[in-house]
Amino acid sequence: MTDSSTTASASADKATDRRRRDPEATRQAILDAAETLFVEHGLDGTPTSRIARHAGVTKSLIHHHFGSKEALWTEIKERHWAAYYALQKAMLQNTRGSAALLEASIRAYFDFLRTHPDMVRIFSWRFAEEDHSSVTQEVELFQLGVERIQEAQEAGELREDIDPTYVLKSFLALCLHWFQSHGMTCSMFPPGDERASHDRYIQQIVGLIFDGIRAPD
Amino acid sequence: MTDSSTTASASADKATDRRRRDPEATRQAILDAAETLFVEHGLDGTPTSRIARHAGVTKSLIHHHFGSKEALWTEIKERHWAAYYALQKAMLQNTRGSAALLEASIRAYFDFLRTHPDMVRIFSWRFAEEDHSSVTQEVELFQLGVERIQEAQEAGELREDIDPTYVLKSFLALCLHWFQSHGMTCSMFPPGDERASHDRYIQQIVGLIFDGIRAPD
DNA sequence: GGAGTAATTGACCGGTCGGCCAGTTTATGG
DNA sequence: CCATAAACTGGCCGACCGGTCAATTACTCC
Repeated sequence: MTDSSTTASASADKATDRRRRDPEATRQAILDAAETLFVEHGLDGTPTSRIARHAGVTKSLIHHHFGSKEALWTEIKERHWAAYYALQKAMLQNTRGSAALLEASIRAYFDFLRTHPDMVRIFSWRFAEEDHSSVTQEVELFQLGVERIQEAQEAGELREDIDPTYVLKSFLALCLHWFQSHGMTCSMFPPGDERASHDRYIQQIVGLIFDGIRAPD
Repeated sequence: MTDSSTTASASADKATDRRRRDPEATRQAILDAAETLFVEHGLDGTPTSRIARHAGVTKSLIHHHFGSKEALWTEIKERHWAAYYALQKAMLQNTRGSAALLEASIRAYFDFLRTHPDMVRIFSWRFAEEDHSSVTQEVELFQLGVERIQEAQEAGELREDIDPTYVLKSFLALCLHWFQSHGMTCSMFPPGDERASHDRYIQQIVGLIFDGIRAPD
């Protein structure tokens, strides 16, 4: 519907310097085009011919550089995941667990999702397709987080009668779900500045999780 | 990969009494087969020919009874949504808001998802495909829930400095995400009875949300 | 029991799919 | 400067896609 371009689109193909060869630029053009289309229509909903057209490249080049359609999709997913993995790992390792660290870590996750909307869409597709790839690394980060929460519990900063596993999972759910459902349910929230809306949400959620919703007696 | 059947599968086709005609049974067989396949592989990943084979029916019959592939998918989604809508609406209307009602409502949602795993998968696909259908009814239920929470706040049972909108959205996120990610992340949790695992989760989450995770000073 | 309606079939359509391949063009490096 | 490899092209393939259609079969109701 929005495919206005016939041969070369205006935005992100590798039209610059058509004569000279630049395999790396070609790779990037394909990756970018594929990401845009995969994220919007999914693996099965995106023909390679469209990716090629959108990237200003022949369909054969996709197979030349990536082998197959699915390998291309996999590479896109891994690219995003690696970025998040590096960020969170740096934050969690070589640190003592505390309530402050937990809050900072959650805010980092929320902010990462806010600034990487494609990552949110990729998560959505992974859920739908039940894609278990890179689950090993996820478990690793998860257990690192659990350890930090346990340390915070032992330090007396957090209640000890709650399984750290669930605490962590809750925060992940609250962040991810906000963005996953944002397009569908934004009509439920007062209109206004989008950024402010996100800030208000994470602020409320952090307060909610730390202190609960029950009125003090 | 798992398509063992050639013409008539063992489980859910309408093979009983092959001679006689039964349009309603045919409709059901198609709906059931389509649900199984759509939920697993999505709309684009499920050819109508496979649905027909799985239902023990000709491909043409799908178009005869449902018009198109997408109309069939839509009907499946609506069938599930209607069931949930009826349940939740009955619970929320003609009731005064209270902390107990909130907890009961959340547990009802959680239990509905637990007993309707296909519904969870449908949500996943809706997120991925950014399907905004039936969002009107969702908003209606949502606002009904918000009103009940406000009543509970006015009754002094819940903190008044938290936007009811976010409270409700949090609970929905915590329930849905648990099942959405369950297949992928169950390795993070101690093995054992599945049912017990669900019970433990909802118990912890309810406690967490109501009282927070901060240690009492 | 016959007319009319709905269920059902299988053949078929144009179009598109992912992938392949033979051949051409450019870069590289000895 | 030429051989070799890599980047790149266009055309092509068989399979399969969702959907249509005319014809056949079974129900229904008068």
